[in-house]
Amino acid sequence: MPDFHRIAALPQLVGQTVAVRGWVMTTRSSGKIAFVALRDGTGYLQAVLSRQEVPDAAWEALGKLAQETSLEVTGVVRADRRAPGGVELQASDLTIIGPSHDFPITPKEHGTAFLFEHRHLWLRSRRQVAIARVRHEVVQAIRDFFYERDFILVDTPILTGSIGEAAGNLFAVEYFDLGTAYLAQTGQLYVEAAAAALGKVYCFGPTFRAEKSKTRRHLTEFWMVEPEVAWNDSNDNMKLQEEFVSYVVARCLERRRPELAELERDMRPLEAIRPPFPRISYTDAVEKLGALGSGIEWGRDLGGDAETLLAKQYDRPVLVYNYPKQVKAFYMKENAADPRTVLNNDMLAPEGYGEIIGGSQREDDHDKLLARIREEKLPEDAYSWYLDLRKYGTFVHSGFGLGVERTVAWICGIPHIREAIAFPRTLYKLWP
RNA sequence: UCCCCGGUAGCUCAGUCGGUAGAGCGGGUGACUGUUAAUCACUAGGUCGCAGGUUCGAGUCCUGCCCGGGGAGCCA
Repeated sequence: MPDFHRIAALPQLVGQTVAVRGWVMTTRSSGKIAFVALRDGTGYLQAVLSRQEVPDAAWEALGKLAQETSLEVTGVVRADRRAPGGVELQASDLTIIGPSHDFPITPKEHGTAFLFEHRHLWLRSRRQVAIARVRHEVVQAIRDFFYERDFILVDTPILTGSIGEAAGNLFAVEYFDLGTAYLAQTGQLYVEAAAAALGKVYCFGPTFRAEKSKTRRHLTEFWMVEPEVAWNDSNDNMKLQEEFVSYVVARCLERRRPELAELERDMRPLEAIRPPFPRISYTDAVEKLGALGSGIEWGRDLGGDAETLLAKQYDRPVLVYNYPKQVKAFYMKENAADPRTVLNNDMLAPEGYGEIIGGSQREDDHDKLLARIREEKLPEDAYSWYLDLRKYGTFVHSGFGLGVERTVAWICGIPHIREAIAFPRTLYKLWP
């Protein structure tokens, strides 16, 4: 029995007899010679069967190889210029493990609605495999970045009683005798508490928004990483963001070039992603957008079109800082130099991918924070623990949240955020 | 919640002026010893989203509904 190997290992095994297990992508036959294209998750391989060199049973099995049949092929690894990938398997035997019939996703075009109805099977396609691998790299790079900088991971609750930013748009669930609980839309308030314990912390997990958003940039369930740093002001915060995003992009370029190539991602724009990133204040951005012909009046949040237009002016992500207080969350620190604004920033990805980061310095003055909670008519009791952080040794601190799927979509150059997660949850998608 | 677009074979779509339902791919059968989404021949496959209306006659025109997509708002 030859040893079983993954396809990715075969270039190092030229001349050896090996067994490979995988799934059929396509078959081609010319009567007495046949080609089976298969995949195993690590790579793609062409097996070559010659009528006179395989047992009758293997040749008969060939006729039953529909798309996505699982099988084991044994044979000699051979370098051949004609083979996709440089090596192929000259088969000596072939065994069907699990038959397959009428696989719904054929090697032709499909619409996105159909593909998402078959998401559990669509994951097997080359493109989706490449995206999954890039996402994995992004997630690993995020963890490594913070580990290398001595951040401590703090897992924040998904079920919460108090609410995050604004009321509404939360998923509610029954919680025993304690009434209604909500699925977290941010871990930020909790990492603020943890920052006073551990200094540099982050949380990384799923987050939930019950917004009825139907756009290519929105999911109801998505992954977000939220660092929070004691003694960082807003400028420190922006510096951390540009180093962080540059690190993640560089890692993908370093380790996932084959996947990005598979996705036909133009990697040149990604090569330009290194600190420092351009910075522009909200007020200057409004002026600039006016000059560019997009009439945004001061005091209103930047819309999607305005964000895209602004981001197009730069070859790397742009940091837009100090937004008007009234369009931002209650916990953001008032800007002493211009109290109409707060010390926050968004990061807009290039190439029209929009906001990938939202961050701010937090209001550390107890009375000002309480006043803002009252202004927003938030339930004061629910925030008493949050106010405690300002009562017992308040401290300057800042943090941000980065949306994983938006970041993956940008790095992969894919048009739709829904392809950036294995099983997307949207307004109309709870299945599969 | 609002605006725009769509729904015809398993999939992607065409269907003219209202006049017998079409193509490619996929499936099936067969041919072929180096294919790269192989090629070639033959073949099966339809509740035209649902309901009603106009008409001699509706995939096509009208009304209502259902489902989906994109965008706005909101955000990562």
